[in-house]
Amino acid sequence: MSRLAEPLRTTDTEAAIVEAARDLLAEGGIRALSMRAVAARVGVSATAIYNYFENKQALVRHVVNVSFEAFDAYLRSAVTDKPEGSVERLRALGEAYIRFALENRQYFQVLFAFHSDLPQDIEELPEGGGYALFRQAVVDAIQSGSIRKADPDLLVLYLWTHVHGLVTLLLSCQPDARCRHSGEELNATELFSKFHEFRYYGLQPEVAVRSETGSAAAS
Amino acid sequence: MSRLAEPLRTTDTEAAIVEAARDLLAEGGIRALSMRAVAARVGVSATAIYNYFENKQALVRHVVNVSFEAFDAYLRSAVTDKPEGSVERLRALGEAYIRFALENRQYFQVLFAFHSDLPQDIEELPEGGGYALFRQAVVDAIQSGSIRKADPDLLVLYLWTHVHGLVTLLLSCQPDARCRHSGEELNATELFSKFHEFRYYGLQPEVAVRSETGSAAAS
DNA sequence: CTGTTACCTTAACGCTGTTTACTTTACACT
DNA sequence: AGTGTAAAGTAAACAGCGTTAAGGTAACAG
Repeated sequence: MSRLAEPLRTTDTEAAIVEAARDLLAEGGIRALSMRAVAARVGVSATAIYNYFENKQALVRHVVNVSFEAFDAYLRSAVTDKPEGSVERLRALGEAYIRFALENRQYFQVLFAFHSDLPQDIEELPEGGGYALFRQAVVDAIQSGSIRKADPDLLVLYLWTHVHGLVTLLLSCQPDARCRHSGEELNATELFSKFHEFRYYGLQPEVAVRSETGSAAAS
Repeated sequence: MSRLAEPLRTTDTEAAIVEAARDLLAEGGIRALSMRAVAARVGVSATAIYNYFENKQALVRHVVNVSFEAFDAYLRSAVTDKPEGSVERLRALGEAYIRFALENRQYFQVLFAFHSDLPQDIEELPEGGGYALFRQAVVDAIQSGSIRKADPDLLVLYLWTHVHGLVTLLLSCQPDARCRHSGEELNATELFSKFHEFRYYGLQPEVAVRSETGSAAAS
């Protein structure tokens, strides 16, 4: 039953299938991922795939899960050099999120379209995943006094929805993820940067305090 | 050539096609919208559609444009009773955005997946559209001193990406657009409401001024 | 040596978007 | 009134899709 019971496989067709599916997805999006195309790349017939995956949906779901791990790893590696509890760490996370989406847009779009097995409850999200990383950064930032005290999960969701919205809106409206405005042309990362002040000081009208901390606080 | 030259059409098949396509989309999403299914609803053969639309993509694009207008109208009607320049008007816009997405999720998802003919430049967006409405609300809010002075387009994009991210993230991750967290279950609108404080005061650590304005300022 | 199982094949079914060739209907012009 | 043209519809077919069914082959266990 278990795969461990039969550890010797002459040729690992399953891995080849997953790799072919991943490549097709990255190259031409979900429309390019057909059972026959995957099979052709692997060098088998289309029906052979059904020995490893119940159907196309299961194959896609598996590819998405693999890609999610790559996404998480990308985020993790983007903040290793940022001090814990710093606002820079949070900022780096947001920028990495955007960068990953733009560089892997073809299957970034698929990641969330075929989410699959996310738990209902926030608390049950995996330990090493991107959410946990994001959350820990928020918790640290609160503890070090870099940002306001509030429910960490609420804060994560707040920040997450923001970068996610920025990326998805730009990706779906502007194919090149750029936004021309009053002469200058901005991409998602630059927009994210321009939003820092809004995020940190909020939309309230300018009040006295702001100048006191000066530009150093701009996250 | 022009449709005005032949104003008399015995039966308006085109309108029936569009209506059938819209209904199918709302009922079963993009997967339910097939040329044959549309044709069957109208009572013609599938190929008859090609007399009115070049191909399926053109049909979908047209339906999307129609739906966008409905979306704009929905937003417009949501703020008619909110005073210009008020933060409530901005808030109502965000809430309407979320409400429309949740109530029409099947083709809200299609709206941005098949965006079609959005202009490259922000300035060229249509006058009566949702963006213009959003932008005017921001301009008024700035002028009346309700929110900080800043580039209106940047502010609109900032707020827009936020509600858009909230909706798309929840819609794609949680089929019922709810988020369970520490016992309580929140939907998108409630989350949006919980974010008000973050949006208005920002993420900066609590400083002196806040209490001065009191709870009345919470938008 | 036999039975079982993993792994693969081809053929086929019903669906899809789209093209082709063909009718029918209606109106405009001489 | 007769002819030409264009609109609006049809059925048949093609290539592609996901998937199922039936069958074959090779390896391994008893």
